[in-house]
Amino acid sequence: MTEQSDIPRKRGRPRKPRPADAAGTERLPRAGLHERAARQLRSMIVTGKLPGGAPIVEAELCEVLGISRTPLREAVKMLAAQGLVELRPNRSARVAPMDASHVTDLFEALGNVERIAAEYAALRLTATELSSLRQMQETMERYYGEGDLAAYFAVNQAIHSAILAGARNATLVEMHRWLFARAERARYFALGRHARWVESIQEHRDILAALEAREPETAGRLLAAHVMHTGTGVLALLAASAVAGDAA
Amino acid sequence: MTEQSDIPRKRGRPRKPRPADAAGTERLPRAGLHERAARQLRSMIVTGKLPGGAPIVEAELCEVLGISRTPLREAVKMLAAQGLVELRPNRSARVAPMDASHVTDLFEALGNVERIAAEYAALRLTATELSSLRQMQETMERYYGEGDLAAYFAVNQAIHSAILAGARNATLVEMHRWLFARAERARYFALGRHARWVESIQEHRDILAALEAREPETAGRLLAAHVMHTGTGVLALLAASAVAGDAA
DNA sequence: AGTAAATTGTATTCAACATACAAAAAATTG
DNA sequence: CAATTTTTTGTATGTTGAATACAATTTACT
Repeated sequence: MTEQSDIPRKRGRPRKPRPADAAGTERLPRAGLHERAARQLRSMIVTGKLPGGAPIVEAELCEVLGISRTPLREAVKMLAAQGLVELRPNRSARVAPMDASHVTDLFEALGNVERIAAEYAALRLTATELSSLRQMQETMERYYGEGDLAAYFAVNQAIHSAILAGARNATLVEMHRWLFARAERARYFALGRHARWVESIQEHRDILAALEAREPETAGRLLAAHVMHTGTGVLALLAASAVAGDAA
Repeated sequence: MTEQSDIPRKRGRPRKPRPADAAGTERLPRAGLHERAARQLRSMIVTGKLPGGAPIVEAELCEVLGISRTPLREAVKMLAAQGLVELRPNRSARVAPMDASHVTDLFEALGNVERIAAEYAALRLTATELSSLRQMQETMERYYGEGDLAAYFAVNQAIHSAILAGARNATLVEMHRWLFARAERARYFALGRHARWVESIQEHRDILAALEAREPETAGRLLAAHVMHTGTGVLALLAASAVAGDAA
């Protein structure tokens, strides 16, 4: 029995004399090295700087990131648990390859996760959140009209996140993030190329309408279809560029 | 100032010249230590040996598992990425606590993932797999009749896995494993206590029937409900035992 | 093949940080 | 004003964070 005192007394040294907090440039000095390494690595993978199938040589990346092998290793293990890299015993870990079947599976799963979310969101979104969504939709359409790709994408992503949040299920959100990290990498391919925006905008309109009408099934079905459309687009592009770089 | 070469210190690993596969049940000598450590840790967490909220003191666990801190640390990072433990900067990592809202979310998500799987499985399962499922069902019912708890559970789990596999989507399977690890822990509570087996058996029968009839919606709906029933059972038990051990 | 180089796996060491305990200074009260 | 309580400060200790050294394995080279 480890009985502890019921009364939380103020103990120990109250506060450090505040080491001036290193004002300015440092935002997150409280983040561990492995955390930062993981972020940077993920970014490298998503942007294709580390292409699918590329070996992760520890010494090399240590040089690049300016850290030692220990935190890098931990970061790699985390990314492996997230499915972004593959570890093989006694061999270099590799960036998880993006073959066709993988992409198919991924977007099928992602689409259905968003379907679930939309179904719950249609029932659980507040009126305030709905109007916020509508505003996002308008913003997105404006950016579309202006041809601002980056802004369009950002708002698009925000809308999807808002729907997920509206489902009121933290686990679902986690799951979505988990899949999204991988999908983002695939989507990075299709960044400027597929001009499917017109349809995409219309799909978003329909989804929003279904949410506002509180029709779970419709909203879910439409959102799933929307995501899978994106998937097939990426897939086509992947097949087109599969002629060149390929590592079995 | 890392220079200190007067005295030749013992570095490297003079301690365990031959671990000789230390603890008895060794299955995969080809697996790295971090891999095994992760497995053992997960097992400890699932079985409640490391209860929710318990601090993970590295030195302690190193002693227990007979390894050094480096692989243990890697294992902890992996489990953290899987959501089984929480890391806090410069503090002991903790086993992820199991509060009510967490359990609710978890089983809601898990139920819906299985719903998706069942929908696809109803369309994609082969006749062979279906008959295999039916055989499992009969086996499970037999174990139920004999009161063999462990065997019943094992077959039950196998059925769920078979349905997932029948969906023909590797990502979905991964996602399921991801959630299942956590659900298993929650389920471990309810192991001998809730005698909901009768209903559970019947639910399984209905699900199987829907799969055989190739009715995706029905199969999905039933399976989701089945999983969520389990969830509410666990939830009730959790609430009942929340009176005792609680750490804010 | 066989041997050497490179790379991963693991253990240990050192440093940074946080907490707990103890002591001293300040404030309050008889 | 002395005694006690409260607040602050100092120090010790344990734990995590990160880097390096050594061992084992794989890959490259001839």
